[in-house]
Amino acid sequence: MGGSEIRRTMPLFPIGIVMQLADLSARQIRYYEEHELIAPARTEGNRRLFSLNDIDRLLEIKDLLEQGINMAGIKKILAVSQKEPAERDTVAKKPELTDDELRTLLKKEMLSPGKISRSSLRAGDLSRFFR
Amino acid sequence: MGGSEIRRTMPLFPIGIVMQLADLSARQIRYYEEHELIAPARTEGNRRLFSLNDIDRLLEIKDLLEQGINMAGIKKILAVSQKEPAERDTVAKKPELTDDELRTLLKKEMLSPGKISRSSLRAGDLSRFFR
DNA sequence: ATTTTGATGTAAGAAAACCTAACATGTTAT
DNA sequence: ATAACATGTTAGGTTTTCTTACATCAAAAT
Repeated sequence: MGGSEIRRTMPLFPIGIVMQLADLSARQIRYYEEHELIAPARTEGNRRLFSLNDIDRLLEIKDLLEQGINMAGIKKILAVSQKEPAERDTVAKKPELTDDELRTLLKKEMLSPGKISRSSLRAGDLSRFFR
Repeated sequence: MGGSEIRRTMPLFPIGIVMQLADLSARQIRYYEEHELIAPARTEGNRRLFSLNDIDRLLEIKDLLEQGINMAGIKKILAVSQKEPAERDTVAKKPELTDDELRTLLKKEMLSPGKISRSSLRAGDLSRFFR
């Protein structure tokens, strides 16, 4: 656990800025939250505050969506990519999609034109904006 | 001119976040702007938006203030630290403080207890928050 | 060929966050 | 004692964001 990681999770950006950075509408961002793909922090006054990680995540969501994957599928995929490498193999629990369903999804992705297995995460890493 | 510099100047943070990051009150931040020590961007609706550079600058201001330097002095000092190394020597124009005044200021700084010449810029570099 | 579903747009009303301007307060310097 | 400086506080107004609800449009299912 590399201490300095805390910073990428620091809630910093209001939705207006995130809209610009990720090129998404407020509606889209809130919809993804509604479907539990992201869970931005909130101010005392209930305004959303996004971290750098949140924004990276939104870019991944955007990417996966463009590949024709739906909320459920994206949720599943992000859930895996979220785990620490250690857990990643061990924890294969609580699938909200049956294996059958996931297989169908992935098959669909395979058949989609263009980019194949380049959904290898870090789709649009926000770190390009800094330093 | 290293191209990627653009990003540190990107207006991203509303004043509420900056208050936390720099540990300054809104009043203080606006006061420094009033005295032209910073010039944050504005949204279409006139809300201030600060860049990483702006926040670094605020931390420098805070540091200099704690050393007993006033607005005019800080403005002068930051003006110098702002220049690119190339210009820095060439451009010694339009001092809004006389040389006498500046000398007095710097003498005062020298005599202040504690930290001496550690005002060597990059006082509280914000980059520590990222990566 | 309809009907459903999934993702997004849009509108309305309320509340939070921010804005400027003005006056108040506590130091430090003259 | 007065003046200058940095900051606090209050007031009234505007922008941004919030939730909720309904509308739209394409793709999938029937």
